[in-house]
Amino acid sequence: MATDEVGSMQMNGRGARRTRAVILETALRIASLEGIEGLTIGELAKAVGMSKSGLFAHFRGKDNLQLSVLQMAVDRFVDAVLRPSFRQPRGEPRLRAMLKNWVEHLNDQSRLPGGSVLISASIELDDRPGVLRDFVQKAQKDLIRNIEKAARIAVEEGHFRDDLDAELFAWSTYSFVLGYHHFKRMLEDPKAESHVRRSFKGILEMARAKECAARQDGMKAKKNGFSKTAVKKASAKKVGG
Amino acid sequence: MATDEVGSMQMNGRGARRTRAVILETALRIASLEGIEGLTIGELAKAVGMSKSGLFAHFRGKDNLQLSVLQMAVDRFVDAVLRPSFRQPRGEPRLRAMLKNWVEHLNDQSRLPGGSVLISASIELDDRPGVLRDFVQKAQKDLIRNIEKAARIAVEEGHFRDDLDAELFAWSTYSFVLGYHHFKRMLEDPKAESHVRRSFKGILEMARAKECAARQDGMKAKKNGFSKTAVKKASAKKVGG
DNA sequence: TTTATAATAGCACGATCGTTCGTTCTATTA
DNA sequence: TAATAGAACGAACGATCGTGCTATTATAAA
Repeated sequence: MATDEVGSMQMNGRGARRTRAVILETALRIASLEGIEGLTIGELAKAVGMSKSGLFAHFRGKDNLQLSVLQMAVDRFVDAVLRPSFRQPRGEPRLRAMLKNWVEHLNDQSRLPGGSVLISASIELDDRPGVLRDFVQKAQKDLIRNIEKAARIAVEEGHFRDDLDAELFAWSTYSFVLGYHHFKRMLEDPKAESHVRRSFKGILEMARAKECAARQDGMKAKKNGFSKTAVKKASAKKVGG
Repeated sequence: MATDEVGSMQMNGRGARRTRAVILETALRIASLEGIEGLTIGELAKAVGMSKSGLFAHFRGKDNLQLSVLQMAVDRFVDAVLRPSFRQPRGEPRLRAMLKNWVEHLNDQSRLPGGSVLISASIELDDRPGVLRDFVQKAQKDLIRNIEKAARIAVEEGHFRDDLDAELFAWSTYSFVLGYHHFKRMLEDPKAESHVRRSFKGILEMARAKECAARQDGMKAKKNGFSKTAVKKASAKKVGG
């Protein structure tokens, strides 16, 4: 496949770090397509243009390679989704930014041609105890706690109702993300993005409402995200907008 | 490592079908744990107590074995979730039965020790074109269309509001199922089942409401599934009620 | 009891897996 | 210029993968 990414040129000193970065970059792309367990040293070496053994020397074993790839996936996620959102005002704006960045991150075909490595790793590893599973589990728990915290801040700020169950809010949010990933990739549903945006809109309204989502917003009930007539508007409007 | 499921006893004629059934039973269990791609003929043969080649002869190739396993998973799902629900009255009761059966089916550890084969297969196969992917995709689309149809019937029967977007309803439902699967298995969240039941309750109320879910039901807003104070009641009440 | 057939076992194949080893090449340092 | 350390290579290891071929066994039909 794509040979000569490193080529035959020799590297030394700081060049080793560069090589490692190139390897991980390619590894992340392959893991996105084949899964973290489907990532193979031979295939990776071929894709990166070096020998198996030369590549292997950069990591002390396959576990280490996989762990490095997962760590890179987490870093990418934090950089693309979480960090930018923390530059937004506390509360609902920050939460909306997170959701917006999240969808856009999942849409980034150039970096994740085969979908999120962390989501697929979750399913591959959920029955395989070990370092990898622990890592992914911790990463996901941290993420969910981030959503929860953002929701709680939105309550503090008065954006959300004060009896909001932040845990359930985070749970629903993450479920919708999984749904988006699944409907888009496996089911190839062209409406997937519209659906996830409308779902986000729905739980945001629900969280905002003191009594009734539709009324609080001055909207009619049929616009609360579950009606057919709201489709046109919803698909045009961005979640984070 | 459970040897001697077939043992050394020889089988004949109709016994062959029986052997095939035993093989598939074991294969389904392994595929639940290791994934449909992680299912290996050698491991399966050992688990079932026969030789690789002897087992192999029952299927003309690994594709065929995998396909048979997936077909069995679909049949099981239909038997456990869909078929019983069609014995319920049209509309919302039938829909509630589907959701209830679905959760209970996912909880069936004896049959699915490693979670749903179809869900994990979705992620394994979403980038691997071929017969297997086509099969899983079709199975899932059929299922989702079943939910949609049940929702539309509930509209016809007057249980749900007439402007309900059945597609989005089915989308949300399936997303919550994925969320449940994920939170329960990977994140080991003890509240996963409570969350999925409350989420189902929420979208059912949303779908039922003509104007505002909380009002229509004569309930206060803080009981619409997103408030902390509703937790105790919700966890005690079953989805299918 | 003999015969035909279906079911299983035994064995070996080519490929690929992760991993190890010794070697070569290069750049830096003494 | 000589010595050293780092990076990559090629070859090979034992295992296991899916898959054929052939022989053996057990059952069903004669």
